[in-house]
Amino acid sequence: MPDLNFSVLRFVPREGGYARGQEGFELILKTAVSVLVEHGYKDMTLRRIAKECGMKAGNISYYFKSKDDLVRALLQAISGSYEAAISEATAGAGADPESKLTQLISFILQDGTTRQTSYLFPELWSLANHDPFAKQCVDELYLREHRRFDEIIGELNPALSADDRSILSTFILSSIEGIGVFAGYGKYWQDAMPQLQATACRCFLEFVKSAKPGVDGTLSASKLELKP
Amino acid sequence: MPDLNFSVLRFVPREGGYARGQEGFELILKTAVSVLVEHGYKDMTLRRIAKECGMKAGNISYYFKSKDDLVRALLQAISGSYEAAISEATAGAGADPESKLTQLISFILQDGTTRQTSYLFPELWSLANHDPFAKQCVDELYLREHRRFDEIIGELNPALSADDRSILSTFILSSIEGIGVFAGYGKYWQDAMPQLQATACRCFLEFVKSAKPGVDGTLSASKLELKP
DNA sequence: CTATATTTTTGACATATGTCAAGAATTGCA
DNA sequence: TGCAATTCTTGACATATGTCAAAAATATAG
Repeated sequence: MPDLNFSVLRFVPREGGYARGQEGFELILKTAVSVLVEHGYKDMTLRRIAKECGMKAGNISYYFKSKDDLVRALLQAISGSYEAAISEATAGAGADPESKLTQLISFILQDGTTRQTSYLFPELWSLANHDPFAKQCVDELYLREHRRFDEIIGELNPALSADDRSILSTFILSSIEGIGVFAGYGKYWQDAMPQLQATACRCFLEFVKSAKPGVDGTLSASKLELKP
Repeated sequence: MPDLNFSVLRFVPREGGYARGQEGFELILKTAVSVLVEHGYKDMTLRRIAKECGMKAGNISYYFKSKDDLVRALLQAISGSYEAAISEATAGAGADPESKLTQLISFILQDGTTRQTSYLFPELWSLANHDPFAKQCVDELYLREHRRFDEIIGELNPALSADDRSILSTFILSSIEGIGVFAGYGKYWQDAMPQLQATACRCFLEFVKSAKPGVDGTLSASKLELKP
């Protein structure tokens, strides 16, 4: 009984087969995400997924030749779904770059308040630390978000160099994602999310607008005295 | 062969027993952290820990009556070690609240560049999502850091209300932790950490100093138009 | 409807895991 | 040194896991 609240998973198309085959294929992946979210990767066993699918474990081996294969398809589907979500989130934004930035920040933070995202990403980060393919999927996912920030920051402050823009994008994106860890679904500071959202929008918008070209070099030079 | 680079784990004292018993006890916990970091919780099995300890699996059952027990002791030891680290990091700071803030931020970010911390925390976050005891340990760990930020921000901007201070502390702390996810050990933006560190110090220091009392209420009121 | 292609179950396999009891080995005190 | 308390190994157990082959069930084209 998977109940995913982010946009439907994006599946790599299945070659040949009956309609029922495609259903089973997608059901397995959707259920696998659900199990991953609800119980963590440690307890994401083939038998558990199969039981929640209403099928037997052996049938999963028919669709995926190994568990590793299933996990790969899973990661690709997740990455693809967030790609679609980010596109949608930034598509309807007006010409105003300020509202584009606040809209993107707000979208990511709102998404972080869902159980789905809040529980899923620590699993992805953990997987990425021990599996190169998972790392690649996560990196690509964040690179796409990074690119969106980069574009918007370029509009907001055209005087900045590409390097400065990139640092700012990384800074803002990672900060925003960190907020989800502390104020996401079920987290200790969950109730503060609305204020955090507003604070983040104000703080980062101001910072981007007031950033001066050469900031990057300046900061690099001053890094030595800042280290403990 | 555990090689932990944060301050030595803090163990709950062992009642009675020989010196060798204390050694074995600590060795198991240190090795368990090492396995957790290197292979993830999924592969942190008693036999693996035992092998790396140079002992047999059965012996772990002598020290810990169940794996759950071992994990609890582990989480407490980790939480305690970071408590000590944070105390040390902020102890030697001069009277200047500005350098206190940059020093604290820099310490946390520097710590995030270690394999230890960078690989450990996603495991802790994942555990916390599925185990109340783990959640409690992680919450306490971050509450202590939050308290340090709160104190420093109070010195930097005494006009702020307790609520405003708390929101700012949560905002900065979570942002900083997020940077570790993106630019920590082995991460995609690892090379940008020095610039991110400088950027974070500048951005947050300015933001705290320029924050006006009542910020909290203002932000709360404006949150509606910011939501997507 | 029939025949073929596809999906699913069944049942087993090798291996891995947490746990435990009994006995051997070690430690440290008298 | 002797002896009791402690530590450690051995070997087993029940259960769980990923995988697979063969048979059964289902779907679809002709």
